[in-house]
Amino acid sequence: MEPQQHPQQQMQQQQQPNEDSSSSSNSKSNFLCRQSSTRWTPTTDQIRILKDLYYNNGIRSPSAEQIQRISARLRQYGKIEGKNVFYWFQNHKARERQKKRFTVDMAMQRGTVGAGSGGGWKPEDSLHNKYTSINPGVCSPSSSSPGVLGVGQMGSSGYGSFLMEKSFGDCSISGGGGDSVAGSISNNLGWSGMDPYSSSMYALDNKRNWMNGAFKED
Amino acid sequence: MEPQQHPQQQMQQQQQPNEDSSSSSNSKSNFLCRQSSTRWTPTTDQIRILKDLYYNNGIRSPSAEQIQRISARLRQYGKIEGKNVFYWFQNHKARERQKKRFTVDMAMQRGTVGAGSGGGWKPEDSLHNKYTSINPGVCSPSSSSPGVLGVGQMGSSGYGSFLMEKSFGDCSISGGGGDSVAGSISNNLGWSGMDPYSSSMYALDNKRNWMNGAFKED
DNA sequence: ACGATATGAATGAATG
DNA sequence: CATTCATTCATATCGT
Repeated sequence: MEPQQHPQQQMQQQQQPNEDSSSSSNSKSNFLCRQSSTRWTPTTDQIRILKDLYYNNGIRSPSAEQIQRISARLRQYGKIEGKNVFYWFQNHKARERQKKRFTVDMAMQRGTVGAGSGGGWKPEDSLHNKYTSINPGVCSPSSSSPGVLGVGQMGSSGYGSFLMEKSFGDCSISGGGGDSVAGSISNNLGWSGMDPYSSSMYALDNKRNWMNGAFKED
Repeated sequence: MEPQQHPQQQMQQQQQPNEDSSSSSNSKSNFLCRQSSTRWTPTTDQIRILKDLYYNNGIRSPSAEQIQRISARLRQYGKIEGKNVFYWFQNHKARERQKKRFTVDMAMQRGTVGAGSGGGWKPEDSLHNKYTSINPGVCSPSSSSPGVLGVGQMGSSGYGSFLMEKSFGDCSISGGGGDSVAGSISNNLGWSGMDPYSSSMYALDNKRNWMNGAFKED
């Protein structure tokens, strides 16, 4: 998710590069081994790629085929199923919107509250940050790399959003001064010839079983 | 180690002039930004209001609009953002339910699991209680709050002491979106005999089966 | 100071 | 697509 505006990097150990189900870590005080977290824990690489697809490729609601490809590619970095990819995009998109929904306005309010305390969530998108000072506490220090980059072309709803949200700890794309180019992972899923507006072709919706046997872990 | 028991809420949340920029009691504010608490620390007034809304108004999952209003109102008592309100309700509700469930779990758990080391139960079993009777029971309308509430009209306010989930004010869920396939594709699609599960019966209604029968959770 | 608990924040999964 | 539930992480706070 993105709901966070604090200039702080909480290095969550959310990445677990073990494509195996033998996840050892987990909680700290677990006497009983909680095998299988049941829940997919994306690895850093997977997240990176997903974000890349989301932002750089504008993919928001991948179709079944895309999901298949994506999950296939992501599987190299860890265990993953189609539904994970599906949910990821759904959630990412939803939260982005939701956040926006809560926030709404609150810009140009300096004066009422006095300190002009940003009363919103993360006005990253904002219409036009006319007054950047609306958010005095938003300094993002840290780190690294913006990793932002322009969005290519989206075919979906024609969003124009580019809120990059955090990219602190989990090293988003981009190397920021080192080697590695941000474009490494970019589109590579195989749709080498068709990235365009293919996204809008989904027709599923009510039926989610479109990937019944198609996916599943082998 | 998971959160548990302690059916009591500590009201000793001392006020914290967030908007202040000088004396930040936070020793870890290594960032130049003032007020880098990383985490929202609700003031007593805010808590009071939130609880009032939660218990007296039966608000459990405020909609986006409500969240906006609430946060706007709470902002008077200290810095707060929409997401804070959102999370607060989510957490409050979740913990309440969680606690209750644990109690029940414990009650029926007379099997001496042995995990009670140090009074630590393990939510390992976790029954899959689909729906729990949302029985607040703990309603403590000690709302002596002065100008509390009045965040707006939540619409229905027939609460009393009953459960009342989802009390939306005016959520207008409109379908029709940008993408949406032009339609037509639906139904049959021509790939005849392709999905055995689809359809037909409603009676048994198959859940989304990503795992293809791997799971079973009616 | 440390350990336990309380609680804010984040996110995968699921349902409507 | 929106909303919600469950889990888990991270940290503030309190108790001893």
